[in-house]
Amino acid sequence: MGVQDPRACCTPLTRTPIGEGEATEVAQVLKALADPVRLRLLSLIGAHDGGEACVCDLTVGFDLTGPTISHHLKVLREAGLIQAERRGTWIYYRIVPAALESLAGLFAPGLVPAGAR
Amino acid sequence: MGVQDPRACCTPLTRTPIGEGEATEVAQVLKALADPVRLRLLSLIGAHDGGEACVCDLTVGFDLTGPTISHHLKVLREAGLIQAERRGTWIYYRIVPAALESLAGLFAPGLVPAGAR
DNA sequence: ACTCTGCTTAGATGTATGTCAAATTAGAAC
DNA sequence: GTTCTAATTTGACATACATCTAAGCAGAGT
Repeated sequence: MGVQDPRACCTPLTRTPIGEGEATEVAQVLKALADPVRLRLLSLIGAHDGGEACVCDLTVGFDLTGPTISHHLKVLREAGLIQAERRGTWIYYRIVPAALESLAGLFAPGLVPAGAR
Repeated sequence: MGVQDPRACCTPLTRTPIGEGEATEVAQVLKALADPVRLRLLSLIGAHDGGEACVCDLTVGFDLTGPTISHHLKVLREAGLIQAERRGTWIYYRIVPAALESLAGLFAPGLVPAGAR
């Protein structure tokens, strides 16, 4: 056989797949989203008037302690999905729209090739 | 205070947030995606000619053993993101386009309210 | 200054997950 | 049937993660 031995099973690449670095970055954001509680929190924040909610709005409706909710909010915040702002006694959270939009754009044209759609 | 005591901090809901059941389902799919190796595998499969790739196409390029790749493929398969088909000696994987499309549709109109965009 | 409330941080614990080596199944070719 | 290769399954292990209790921090009001 020659130098380049194309195995019978293998098909050639038609596009360049996602890089290792980008995959790690995207996975980090997705990992922040991949939890039922955090999905509900994100949805709850977005469902509130003005697109923002205080923590007391978010703790009710969950069978979880305050610290656990706080932990999940921190994960979402560090992933860049939400922002926190203190106003007097209460802290308000709001969604970062750009973060979700970039995720949406990732699946439609990003991963699936035109041929497979 | 009266029967319904709207706390000063809280804002009303303008939309119904995601349900507990749906959140659990979506989180399961996202959890399958939230791994750098699995993201790269999915992208690699989609990048191959015809939108499918055999396992030997997928094991090269990773510093991982065969069983580990096999494990990740199983996770993706059980999440409904890819399909496997045996043809002779080799097993070919292909993306399930509908699964990714439903994810894309989840972020754009699903979570972020119109007011916050 | 003291206290009360809202929220976060720190530490501990049980469970889930990514990885590998070894064993197993499945088909092809002889 | 035997052997060889392709791919998965099993079992073990180390790390990561979700959750709780207890403690700490920050503003508001007295």
